[in-house]
Amino acid sequence: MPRRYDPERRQRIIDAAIRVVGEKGIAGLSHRTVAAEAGVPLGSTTYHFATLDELMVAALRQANEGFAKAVAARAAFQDPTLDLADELAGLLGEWLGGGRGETGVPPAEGWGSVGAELEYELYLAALRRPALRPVAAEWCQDLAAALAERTDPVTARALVALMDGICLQALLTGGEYDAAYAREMLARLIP
Amino acid sequence: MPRRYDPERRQRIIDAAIRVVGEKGIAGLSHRTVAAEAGVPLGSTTYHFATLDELMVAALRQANEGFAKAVAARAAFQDPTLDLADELAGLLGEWLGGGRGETGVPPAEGWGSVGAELEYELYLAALRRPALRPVAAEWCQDLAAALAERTDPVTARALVALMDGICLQALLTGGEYDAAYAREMLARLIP
Amino acid sequence: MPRRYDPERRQRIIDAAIRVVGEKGIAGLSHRTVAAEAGVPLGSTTYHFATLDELMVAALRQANEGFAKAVAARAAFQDPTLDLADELAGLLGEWLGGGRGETGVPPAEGWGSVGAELEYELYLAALRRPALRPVAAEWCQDLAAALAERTDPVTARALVALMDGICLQALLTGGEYDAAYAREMLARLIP
Amino acid sequence: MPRRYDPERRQRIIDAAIRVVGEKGIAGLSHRTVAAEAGVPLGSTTYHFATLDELMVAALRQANEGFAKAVAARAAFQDPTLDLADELAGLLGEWLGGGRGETGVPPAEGWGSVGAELEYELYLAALRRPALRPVAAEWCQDLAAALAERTDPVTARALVALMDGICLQALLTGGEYDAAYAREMLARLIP
DNA sequence: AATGAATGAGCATTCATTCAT
DNA sequence: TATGAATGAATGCTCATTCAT
Repeated sequence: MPRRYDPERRQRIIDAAIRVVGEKGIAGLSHRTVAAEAGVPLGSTTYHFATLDELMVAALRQANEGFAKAVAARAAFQDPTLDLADELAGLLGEWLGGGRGETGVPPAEGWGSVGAELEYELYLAALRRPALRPVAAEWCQDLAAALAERTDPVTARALVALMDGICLQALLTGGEYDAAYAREMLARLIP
Repeated sequence: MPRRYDPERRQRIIDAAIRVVGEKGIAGLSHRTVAAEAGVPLGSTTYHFATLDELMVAALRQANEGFAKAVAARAAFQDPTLDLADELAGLLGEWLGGGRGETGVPPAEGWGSVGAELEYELYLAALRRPALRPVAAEWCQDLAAALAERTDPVTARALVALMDGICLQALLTGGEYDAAYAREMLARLIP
Repeated sequence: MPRRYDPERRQRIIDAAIRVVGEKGIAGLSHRTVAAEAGVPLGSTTYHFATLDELMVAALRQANEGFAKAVAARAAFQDPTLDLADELAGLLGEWLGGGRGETGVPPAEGWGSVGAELEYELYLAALRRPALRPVAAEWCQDLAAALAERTDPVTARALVALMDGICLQALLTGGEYDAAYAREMLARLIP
Repeated sequence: MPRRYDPERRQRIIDAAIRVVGEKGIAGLSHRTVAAEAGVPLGSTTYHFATLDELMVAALRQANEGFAKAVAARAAFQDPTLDLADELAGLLGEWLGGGRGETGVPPAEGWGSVGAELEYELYLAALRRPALRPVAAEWCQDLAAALAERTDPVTARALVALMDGICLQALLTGGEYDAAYAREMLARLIP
């Protein structure tokens, strides 16, 4: 096999890692699965990312950035005439819609096929892997910072927490997301 | 070596599994680690729990029960003169205090040395392991049911969601738990 | 492939490990090479010896025992009329004769195809692997104890040291062992 | 990054290799570990030393030279009024003192921070690596030549052998170095 | 002259699970 | 009923070496 010069390879490995996490979860992420998904030799993944932690951080940080951009681009965060709770409830719906593959619903545009599950994979992994904690923290903070443009920072933090909790329960109980309920409770938090 | 009849063995295996998850996370749970922790032969763990999923469900259901009992026993849920938000914020503090261990503070009595991290491992692992979903769902429902004695069921559900979100963020960002903030936001949810 | 019940397997793995060390040195000892040599699956070697250190200790200790028996059986150690230095010089010759394969000389009877090189492999490995130190120490002590039946313990120790040094130099400089030189120098040590 | 002309680089790589062997043993010597220790790119090590054997030979020959110089500089080898056995026993003590490191005693001046362990790694590795044999042989011969200035060549060779054996046993058994014992036995060898 | 990238082979180890006893 | 033995697959990771630039 020819030794190809492939300057994009590092990026392709990251992209493959994101797809693998999306499909099989972080538990399914291994040098081998990523190499197969990216179509590169095994050694290539360990060359570019000496440890799995490194690869996970790179992949999840990139996913974070895509997510943050998509969120920030939503009109609601610029337009004060829109109802914030309403917008957030809608955001959650979109987010959850992009989630578990078995819904048959294609992921919403702009999420880069990254739904709510990826976030929770990140949370789960960060619980035991200190290397991922900063990435998890960024995830929260980026979203809170975006929300803080429409409310105070402390409330923004709580909104993120409630959104997290609602999401988690929706994912765990099978996905029946109740937008009206979410809207109502988010609204209560906003002073 | 005599093969003793050991009716406690099944229980000892479950207890060992809880300790293992608490110390090393779900990723560290294997027939081998549990057998070593319980001091029983490897074959014994596969005999009593044919698959790891079975063992995880048993272990985590038991952890749930211990938690539920401890929660239900709190006076606040029977005594309407106590401030609910205050009590819940206190509950979170206790729970998180039993957590990551580096605080040096021994876990609160009654948690069965099971802290918040263990429960979130459960929650989050359930995302990818259907076998755990019902156990995770029970967790939410039991707590919500307890809270519903002091408020309406829908609010109770949201309180659980917010508590989940606050907990998760505290665990992941390594930040201090801010009881006053939790109290304030929980109070906003209560109509 | 049928799962055979093979109660001798552990021993066969040890024997294979000794052959591997003899042929390729300790650097060539791996779970894989041993499994191939023993004709057992890879997993079998790790089942019986969880770590390579364990396997190395078992293999080298067994080699030690074979060596010690062979040495102790030599008449010289019981018969005070024989010249000790002479006997030891002869022992070294035999020992070195069993050594490096390229001599074409078949290993002396009784060494179990274990020559001087194996001893030095052991020394080399023990230098960096604490787990092997006790085995290396036993090697020295067993020989010294045998010699101590014909002289005092301190002299015995020095005889072993000189034998070691002579051996080492013979192996390193290509094997021209000079028995007369060895005899003379060993004799000088005996008071 | 500018590609500086760096005439010292080859030397820096050799120095790094010596440090690596000293710290992790020959088994820990790889192009990668050396590159990291020397602070040079991986490709640089393979450029200057096409194979690991080349690097090992260069590194260990340099270690030899440092040792030989230090030994030759000792007064004892020129001053016939000093007791040779006594001096050699002292030399061994110094050498071993620079060794395993857990003594807390800093290596004696003049050894180039190369202790006895490094040299024995060389000796013993040469058993299986023909490329190292000449270097190991030089070691013996240089020391024997220095000793031959105070005694006959054959005795000198035996003194080196005994010193080797004593050293080896001290390193392997972890026992204390007994200078009086060494002195006595070395003295017995001197006619 | 110098080096970052690449890669296939190999490593020790862990594992869930099966099965003979 | 229990369990020690067995095993194939997989894991993260290191490596010497080659090669295009």
